Amino acid sequence: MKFASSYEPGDFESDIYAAWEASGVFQPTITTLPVDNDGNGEDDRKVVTRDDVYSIVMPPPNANGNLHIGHGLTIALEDSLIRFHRLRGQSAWYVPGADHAGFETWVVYERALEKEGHTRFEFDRDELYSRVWNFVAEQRGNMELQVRALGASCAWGDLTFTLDENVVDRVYTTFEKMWNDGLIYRGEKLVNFCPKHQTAFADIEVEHEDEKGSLWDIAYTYDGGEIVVSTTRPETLFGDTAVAVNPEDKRYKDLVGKTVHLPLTDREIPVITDEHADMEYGTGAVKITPAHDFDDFEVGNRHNLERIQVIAENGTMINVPEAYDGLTTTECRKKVLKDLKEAGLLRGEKSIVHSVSHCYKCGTTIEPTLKEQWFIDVKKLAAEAIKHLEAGEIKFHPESKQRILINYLENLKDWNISRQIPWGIAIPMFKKVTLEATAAPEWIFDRRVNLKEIERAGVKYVRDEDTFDTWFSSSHWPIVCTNWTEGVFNPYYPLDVMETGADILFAWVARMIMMGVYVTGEVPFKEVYLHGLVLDAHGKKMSKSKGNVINPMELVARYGSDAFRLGILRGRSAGMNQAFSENSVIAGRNLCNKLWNISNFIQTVVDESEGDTARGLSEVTTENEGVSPVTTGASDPSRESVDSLDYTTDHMGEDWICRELTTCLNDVTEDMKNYRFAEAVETLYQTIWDKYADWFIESQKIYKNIPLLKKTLEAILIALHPFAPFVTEAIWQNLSWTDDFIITKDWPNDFKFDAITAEQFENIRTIVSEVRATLQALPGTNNAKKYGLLYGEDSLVEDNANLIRTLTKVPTINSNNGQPKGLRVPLANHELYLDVPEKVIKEYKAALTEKILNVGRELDALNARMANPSYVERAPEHLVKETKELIFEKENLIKRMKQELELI
RNA sequence: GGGUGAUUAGCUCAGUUGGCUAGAGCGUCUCGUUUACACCGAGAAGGUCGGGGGUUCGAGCCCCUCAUCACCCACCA
Repeated sequence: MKFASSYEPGDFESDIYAAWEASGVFQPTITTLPVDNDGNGEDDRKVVTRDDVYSIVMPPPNANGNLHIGHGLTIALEDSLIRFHRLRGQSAWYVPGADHAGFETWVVYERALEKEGHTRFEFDRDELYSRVWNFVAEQRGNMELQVRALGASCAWGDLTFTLDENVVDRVYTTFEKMWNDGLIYRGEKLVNFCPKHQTAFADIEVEHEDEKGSLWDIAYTYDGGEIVVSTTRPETLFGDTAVAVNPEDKRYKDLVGKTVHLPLTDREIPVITDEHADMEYGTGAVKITPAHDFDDFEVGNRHNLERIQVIAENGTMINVPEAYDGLTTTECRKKVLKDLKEAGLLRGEKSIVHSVSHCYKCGTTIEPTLKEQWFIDVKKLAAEAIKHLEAGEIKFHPESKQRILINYLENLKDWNISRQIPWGIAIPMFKKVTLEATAAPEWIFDRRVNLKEIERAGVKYVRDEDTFDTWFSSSHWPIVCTNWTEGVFNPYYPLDVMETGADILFAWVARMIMMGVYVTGEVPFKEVYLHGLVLDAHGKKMSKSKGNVINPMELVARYGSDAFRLGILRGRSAGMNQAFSENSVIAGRNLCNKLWNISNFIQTVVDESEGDTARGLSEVTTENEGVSPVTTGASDPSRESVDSLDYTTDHMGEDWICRELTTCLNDVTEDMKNYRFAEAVETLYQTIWDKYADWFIESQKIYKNIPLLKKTLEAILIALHPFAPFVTEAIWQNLSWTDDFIITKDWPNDFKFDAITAEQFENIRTIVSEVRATLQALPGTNNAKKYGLLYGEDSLVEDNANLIRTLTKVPTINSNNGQPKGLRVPLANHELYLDVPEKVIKEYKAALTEKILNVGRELDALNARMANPSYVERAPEHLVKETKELIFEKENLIKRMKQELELI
């Protein structure tokens, strides 16, 4: 087959993906359902061990959106893992997903609705639900196409949508279990409420930001005096039901138990003592508004205070004197301040910086609002999760996250799981409306959420209109994606690893662990790998408002999917936020191009050799049989292709590349086992470029060891495949001697080599590099063409004269017949001269002097080390020996160069 | 207020139990159309590893301290 002349990823990526998908290679080879091929009534899969399978699930991208660069990183990481383990022979299962993304999608949809001039209040929940369903269905294919473009080798047939029936079923089953276990309760609590989106949030969904604000001092009067309280929210004073002072505070001792007048009203409120009041802060007295402040709510509970709601869910004032009724909070604050001032009760105002909560989506200030909601009592769940975490059942990357997570779980507050948005999984709870049925429970669990009203035992109930927090359902993700079923053997659960963003450690990972343990009794995954944020080129967070968002699809279009994957993995480590570098993508593209050309070259060489009729082929075969070849331990007959190519190492450089590839393959394997993606890519990059192409391929321009070229090329293609799947597969398909798909091949075995010969090639490399450097340092241009090489008594050079000539590009290389002549190349252990005229040598003098000085400095440092008796005494023996050898070599080199200098 | 991470070449980053003569990519400079590749080849310049102290034969790595930046958590009215 003919190679295209250059690497054009756009020409083959989508075709390759389509071919993979059609052939079923993404599906795991071991099924999720019991199989009984031998008919003995036993599930055959039970002989499967953990080592035979490998499973991960995709954090479901928003079904309605486009992928952002974080998804690009996610897929690059996960797909390299799954492909690596597939190549290692495991039954690899990568389950793709799509997220209904309750609130996120709802915001997008509501905006679209508003554009059409409608509001959510014109429709009931069921209507809205089906409208959003259609909206999402229209868009969903988009996301999936992008996942494909990134090369994700996931099992599409198993795609899980977060609103799929089995997901909803599982969520209801868990909820029912929790309800029966008494872990679910209905509570009137302060919740984080966004007045714009009209829904409550979990604590985790609220963003805190430091803001400038004012702190006002207001006088609450009583007969014979006043007590001054400080507040940032004067408009909430109508909801005050007490003033609190610290129990230790002597200043207010006499006031405690009495009442003070609440300004602008006709109410009297008590003065109480509570630890919450900080004597150091302001006047030490604080107004208590249990219905609108989280702290005050707690204080109110301790003292049994009334909760007066004065701000409605739409952000306007209620239950306040007529003059303020219906005002927005902002308007009300202005009026209250004005009225207080007029009444002579405003005692002061100062600027402060305080932390304010915002809706993470629209930025609106969160209004703590009194609401009846469903809560999960998390104490037991968290405690169980902590137990498993402390037992070390989950390994974290980076490690530090384990402790952080445990700490979070130890302080976790009850979890509000109700959301007032129609787009989500309906909460399967019904409230009693037949009030006279006093014996019947207030709330009942029932799965018939398609009905607004149900009847049970003659009692009528109406559906709760709220939906679940998305994290409640997505905490089941490993369970639902692997089809975990109670009492049924499932080799894929727990997952091998959960790979996701470090930013959702609390929101998602923590909850998956709690839910996994609660539902299955086991942790849902064995390891957690958390990636950091992809920042822009300058290390700033990407955001639409800043306009610094990088679209992964644009990069794929420009450089290819492989280049994107290689680029985004480069220089990245677990948990770290890292700047995105387009240069790394370019480097990735360059590597793909390099590999393409290496392959093109080898194919050409193979064609030439095999085109030589049958004679050429049979010669190769005979040779292999005759010389008791160094083979690759091809003992496993199931291994095909790669190991069926036996090879011998006959020429200088061949043992060396075998040694280098062996090291490389081992390093990459180790790196992948330790989730060191960047290092794995780096190792491959260096091996392919600096070793394979620059030295092995170059030296093979003389020898052309066809079986070895084939075998080594296959190995580097397979080793790179997890990271650059498209180009490696495209090359594989183009090569004349390969078959099947590279994606299903086996990870290469170690290469056999002769260690001494391999090491000898290092000497050749040193010689060649030094000759090249000397040629460049000489005055004039094109020196490599001008001057020949002469060698003295040196068997290594003599034996490899042709190789050295080819690699240095010098025109000739000959023995000097015992007559030193020309410029001696600065090498400690080899006698080699550049046949340069005297005049040129003289001009080289300065460069040589500089070199002597440099080596001299190195030598001084080494000598200083040896001069320290403690070093010789206490450092490991091999280091001391190494230092001695280095000193010997440097001294030798300096001696040579000084002699040379004298001659000049 | 508590916590975490970062600070290494012009830029983006490696550097895994201390042995380093500190590396890579991109960029820069010099030379080179050598039949795989100019998305290339050869060579080179460029860093007192944020500051200060300590432990050690030896510190980019360990300890203390300071500074700067980023992020997370927390109820400061």
